Amino acid sequence: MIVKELKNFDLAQICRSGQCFRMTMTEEGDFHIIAGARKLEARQRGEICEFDCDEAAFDDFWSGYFDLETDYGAVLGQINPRDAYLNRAAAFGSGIRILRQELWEMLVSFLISQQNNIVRIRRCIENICEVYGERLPDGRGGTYYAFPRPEALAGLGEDALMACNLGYRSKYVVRAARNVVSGAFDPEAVGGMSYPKARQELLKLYGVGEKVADCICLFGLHHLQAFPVDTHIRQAMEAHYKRGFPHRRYAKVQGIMQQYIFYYELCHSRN
DNA sequence: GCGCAGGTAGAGT
DNA sequence: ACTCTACCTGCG
Repeated sequence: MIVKELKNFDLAQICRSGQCFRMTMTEEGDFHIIAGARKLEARQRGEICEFDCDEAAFDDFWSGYFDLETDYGAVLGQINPRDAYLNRAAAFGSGIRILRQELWEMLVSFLISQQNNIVRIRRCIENICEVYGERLPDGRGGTYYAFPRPEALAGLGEDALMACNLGYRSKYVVRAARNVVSGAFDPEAVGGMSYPKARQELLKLYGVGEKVADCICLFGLHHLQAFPVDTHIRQAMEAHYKRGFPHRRYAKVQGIMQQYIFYYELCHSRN
């Protein structure tokens, strides 16, 4: 087990921010995170965080996954003191991190996310994992399912994933898998591209529009310049940034600001 | 019963 | 270039 004291890091906020659909919180306050084929359990009291893994796994993977090497304090300090709304949002979600998730997994996840609610997105993803993902032991007698590899989905009929409740998004996911397997979309190559180039490649995919492309760039490629505009963000922009969001001021970290705003709009009114 | 949920493709002006 | 609409599904 690894114990760390972490600033600007809050597992509950990360969990609720809806960037990882395979992160859950138990009633006892334990977090379960599945990333690709890896699983981690973690918990947090104040700034003290416990991660149930060895040092090698933490240093090699989870530390980067949680974006611990990025200084979020510096990002928060960059916020315009005169922007009361953004300060409120950032204070509310100051423990959010932009997770470094896998491109393929984000591609599928955000294809499924469109015109869908978070509860059902999670269920859809668990469904495809249980049917098409590898079943793995969790090391303590239980099992979990890895995220399906493209090869497991590429041979399916376009409507096959309707059985996993994806609805009309089934064909988007199957076609994406085929494009990866055929090499028409190469995650490795796209991973090496600039934000505009990667975005352009993503937009070629059936079912990927601007919003989904930006979510994939932000969560799957860690392009912090990506600023996904969905219904919540659009509403916030109309209410608080009638003259446009100050992208120039937050150049290269707009995506983090987007998450503060998104999380604030999604969660602050609850409770 | 009906509108909506982290939108997008395709058809129509 | 823009606007309009259909689209799976389940929850309030």
